[in-house]
Amino acid sequence: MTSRALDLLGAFDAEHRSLTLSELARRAGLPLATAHRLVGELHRWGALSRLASGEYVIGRRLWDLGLLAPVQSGLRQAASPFLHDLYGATLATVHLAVRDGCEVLYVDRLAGHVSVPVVSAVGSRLPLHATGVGKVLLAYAPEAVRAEAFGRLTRITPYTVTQPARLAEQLRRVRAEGYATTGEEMSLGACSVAVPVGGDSVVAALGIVVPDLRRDKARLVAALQVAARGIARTLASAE
Amino acid sequence: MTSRALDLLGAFDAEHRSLTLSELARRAGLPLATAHRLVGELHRWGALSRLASGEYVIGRRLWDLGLLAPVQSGLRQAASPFLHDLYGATLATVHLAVRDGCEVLYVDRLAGHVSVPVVSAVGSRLPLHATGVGKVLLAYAPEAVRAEAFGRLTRITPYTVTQPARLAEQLRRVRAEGYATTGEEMSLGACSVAVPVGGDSVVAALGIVVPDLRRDKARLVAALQVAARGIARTLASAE
DNA sequence: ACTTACCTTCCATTGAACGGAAGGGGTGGC
DNA sequence: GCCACCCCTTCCGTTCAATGGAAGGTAAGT
Repeated sequence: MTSRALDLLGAFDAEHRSLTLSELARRAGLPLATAHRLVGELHRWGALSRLASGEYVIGRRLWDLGLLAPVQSGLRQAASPFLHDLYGATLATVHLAVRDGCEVLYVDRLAGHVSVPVVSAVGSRLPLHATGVGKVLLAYAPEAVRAEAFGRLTRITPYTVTQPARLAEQLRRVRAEGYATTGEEMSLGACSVAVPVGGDSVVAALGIVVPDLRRDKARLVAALQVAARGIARTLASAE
Repeated sequence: MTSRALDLLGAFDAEHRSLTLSELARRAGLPLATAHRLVGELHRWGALSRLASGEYVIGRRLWDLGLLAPVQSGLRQAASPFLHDLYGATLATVHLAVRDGCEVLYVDRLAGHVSVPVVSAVGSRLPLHATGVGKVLLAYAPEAVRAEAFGRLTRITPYTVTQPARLAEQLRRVRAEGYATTGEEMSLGACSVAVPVGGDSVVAALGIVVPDLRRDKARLVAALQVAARGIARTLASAE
């Protein structure tokens, strides 16, 4: 059964980037001998590679393949130069994200030498209601998604918005004003602003994280919108 | 056989990012019915996703997995801010690459709005002898690799170095001077400079591509070396 | 209406995956 | 030094699930 091999790959996640054979077998629920053979095949093919310690990690070949996924090819390439502009203009951590079901998926991220404590990493997923890019994506998401997201407004910090009515009001303002903000709703000491990318249909969200927003929100929003428009234009002309 | 499924995944490459079922079957050398079932399994798991047109592409889940690969986690994160500094200082296309067997594997890339025509993309592979980062990696590679690489010095442009003796001499200079250069050896109109990252053992190469090198090579090399040292230091302190 | 090309489903055959068991290596406890 | 523990690797007879040829369905092109 092919799916056995996939289960083995599925045993890896952000907290378990390297696993021994027995851990793999346990996590995938496979007998050791079976895991051994399958892992061997995956290794031979290049899907897994083996550290000096004997532990297995995701291999180069899967990394390559992942880069061919559409999430990345079009959007990331188009966005890349604008993310730099944005970083240059704001010196804040810059995020490019898309919606994947009921979560924010961070597609690209650009951080300077020192940055506000930020939990996101490229490829990581966070709830939609507690981040700037998340609120943007939620504001423009289909009704079904919004309904589901409202069903699980988990509290992350004391400032996380967990009341449906209040979140709904915020989303209305996002649509009206064209940007979303958060204040320490995902992690303490971090505020964020985000704008949608794409006109009629929102394909992504662009956001920055800063320690404080009161000072020059207007300037940041303006910079974000310039970049977002640039990305949208590049995407449209590439199509 | 699990490897059948892997062959199907292997059918995707930079030129074939989306494939129909029959193309997949053909490229993987499998009977259509077999390919159909396997593709179905891969799709259900999330390794493949299906476009509106019916064609298959690499799915999000593989993209996620790829990001867990070690190439990326340590090196890219450590390098990211320095790549950025480097771009700011030179306004050239910046490359971070590692050696994968007998090829250069581009791990990160940072380009401005306009850039010299460059063939590389993140995740792409190029021969070691025709690029700046490649020459650096080759210069510090084990003897066995060098031998193999010398066996296939394919000509890419009229300026590509294809004589083993001449390349050997160049590599000697790379080791002596600490940087490598190319002049239109990979694509016309593009020159490059690159330096090694890491002290005793070279873990990566850092390079930039510019239209012309005669003007301020010294300044570029200096900027590269500052960045490379920064990356190495970050890597070491993270370990 | 005919041709072509692609996708999907079915099902009897068969050979390749399966996993229990046994062997080897390394580490730590006493 | 010896034993206990854990992890990795190899072997091999059984069996059951993958296989792929064939046939049916759909869509587009002439």
